[in-house]
Amino acid sequence: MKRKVTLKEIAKELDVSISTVSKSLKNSLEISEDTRQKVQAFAKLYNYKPNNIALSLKNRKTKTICVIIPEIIHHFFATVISGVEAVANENGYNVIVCLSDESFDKEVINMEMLANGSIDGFIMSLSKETQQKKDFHHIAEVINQGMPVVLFDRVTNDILCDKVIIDDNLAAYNATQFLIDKGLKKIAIISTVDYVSVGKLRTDGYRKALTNNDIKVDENIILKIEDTENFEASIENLILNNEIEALFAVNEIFAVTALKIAKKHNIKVPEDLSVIGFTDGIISKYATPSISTVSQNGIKMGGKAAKMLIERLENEEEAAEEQYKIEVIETELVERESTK
Amino acid sequence: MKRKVTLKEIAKELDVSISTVSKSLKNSLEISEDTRQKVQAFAKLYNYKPNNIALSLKNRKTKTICVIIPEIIHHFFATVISGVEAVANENGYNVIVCLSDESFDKEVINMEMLANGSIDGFIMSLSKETQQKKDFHHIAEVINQGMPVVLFDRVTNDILCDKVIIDDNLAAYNATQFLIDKGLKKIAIISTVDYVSVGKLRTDGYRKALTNNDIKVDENIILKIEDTENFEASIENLILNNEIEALFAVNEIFAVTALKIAKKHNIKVPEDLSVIGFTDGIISKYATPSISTVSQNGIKMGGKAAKMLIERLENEEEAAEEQYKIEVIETELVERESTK
DNA sequence: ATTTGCTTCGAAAACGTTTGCGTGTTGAAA
DNA sequence: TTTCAACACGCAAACGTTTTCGAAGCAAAT
Repeated sequence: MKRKVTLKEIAKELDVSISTVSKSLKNSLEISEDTRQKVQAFAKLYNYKPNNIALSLKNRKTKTICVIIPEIIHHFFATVISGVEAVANENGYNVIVCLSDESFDKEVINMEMLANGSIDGFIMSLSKETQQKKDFHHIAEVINQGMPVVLFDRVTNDILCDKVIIDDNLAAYNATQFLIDKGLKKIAIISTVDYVSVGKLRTDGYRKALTNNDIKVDENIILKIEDTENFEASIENLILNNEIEALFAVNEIFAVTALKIAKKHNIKVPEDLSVIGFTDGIISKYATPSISTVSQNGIKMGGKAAKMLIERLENEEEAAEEQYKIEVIETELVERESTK
Repeated sequence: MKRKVTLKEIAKELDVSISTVSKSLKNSLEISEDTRQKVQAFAKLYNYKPNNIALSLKNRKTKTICVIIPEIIHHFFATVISGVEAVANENGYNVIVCLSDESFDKEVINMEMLANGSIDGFIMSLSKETQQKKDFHHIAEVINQGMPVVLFDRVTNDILCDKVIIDDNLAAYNATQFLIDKGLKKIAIISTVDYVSVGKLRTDGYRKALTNNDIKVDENIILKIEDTENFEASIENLILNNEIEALFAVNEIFAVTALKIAKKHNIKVPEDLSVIGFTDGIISKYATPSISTVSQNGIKMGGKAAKMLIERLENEEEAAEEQYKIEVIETELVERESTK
């Protein structure tokens, strides 16, 4: 077991000073050809690699960014990480992943833990609890200390920083309009409680589409799901008691569950019921029938967020052109088998 | 924007030495009650938090572990990360995530990049390419430098280190036996090419179960899939031309694809064809019919891996009790609708 | 008055780098 | 022989901590 070799050890071994070694390895002209070669050969032999921590301390930057997401097992968030990672790596950055588990406290702890020099900046999507409490002091504080933050997907207007989102309202509007264009009128929505920002926005878009087409919004077929564990009965109830023609679900799980319930009651999709989901994940793709959905490009979203963060990090010196940007990633309607 | 305050600044402000400040904050008895209080109050006021990087440099440990996985968008790997993260956090560790994208080179680069002081240890699952090349020098090197590594799921015998796996062979054996017990004889398997370690192990288990039950192994209904993008035709061919009664797929995607093809040709599952999958992911759960599967508890696996790594890190001083352990996580057969 | 011992604090080294600047040596020009 | 550049290298500070050791100050004991 050969331990990592340091500049000091090389210096001692070669009987020169530490600075000579350092400069030699950097090909400084200050050092004679001779010494340079000798040092470089030795360094190569012992597989010298500079210690990253020491460099971080010296440079006051870690080349590491932290992504905080509510849950990694959600396909969408996994794709975002994937996108962040790709762009980060291209630029020589590492990615630390933290999971808030939808908990405000874990979000705060994670941020405080890492904000003390461990990382250069944050990319995050707010936890449900944080959105509910509307308490963003931990984020404000970090920003105030000069550390850049990029919010994505679940964002808030209460914090000024770069953001990357999709136009949830418009996407939902388009999805609903798509159903209307098929001649469907009685269109239900399965959404989440309002404090989840995207749930509210999507519901708003749905409402607007109906209104613009002179279809009366029926509050009875607007389902807002609170408990993400136990919602089958609500959906079953919605489908069975309202003679709906179409269904817009704000996520995959809701959509596929609706499919399952339809099948159980011999309601044919898409003949008797059209279903459209949100988030183009693995479920939508592999369900039978496969689910038409609003595709939210997580990879692109993560990539964009990483790009914005890194740009801000690298341009820090050039004084804050304190203009925060909001990037909107376009969505796409993927037509599959669950709609006619 | 108030920058982070350091010991030095506090010392200067209070006109004491840096060491006095440090000791005061650590409640050292060396320092008088008076000074301690004064320093602590000041530190609190300015929200002093020690710089992690400086601590890492001093302590020669970063309290960070790196997880290298082939793909994060695979549900199983996402659950592993989740498990690692939970245990790591409990023990005050952070988690850096690296994706190899199934590429040998990316695996090497990631490891070399982080092995230079950035992290304390690795948890990893081998990329396909690495398994194919059988080149593990990068891992051996890291271990040789005294950095602990824990391999999980896709492991190799060529590297001596802690490992956490499931008994792929046994799990496949049991799944096959389960089908046999239902009176099914013509059982096909959809597997991967042999260099993917788990694919081979699962196929072996399948073979053994058949043999032990005096069922002749029919090589025609052993499908080994190479191209993970384009395999539908192969599966379709397998199902249509062999009058099979049951199907064992070594992953979710293969299983759900089989389901889809069956449906397309009006083959009823489970009446005409029983299907059993591997990995209890989101697809198996939400497919129609839902898929019986061998559940591979990723959370537990990740948690266990993290525990082993951290134990090795914290017991480093107590001399290497160089016994590497192999932990086997039990699998479970989850019965759902795709089997009678 | 001197010694002892305790309390309270500061200097400095250490972790591993990078880099500006000072300095000693050499050879050539004056 | 003296002077001066150019060259080659080392010193030391800096990044922000922790910790060992030494020392100053002072009161009590001899």
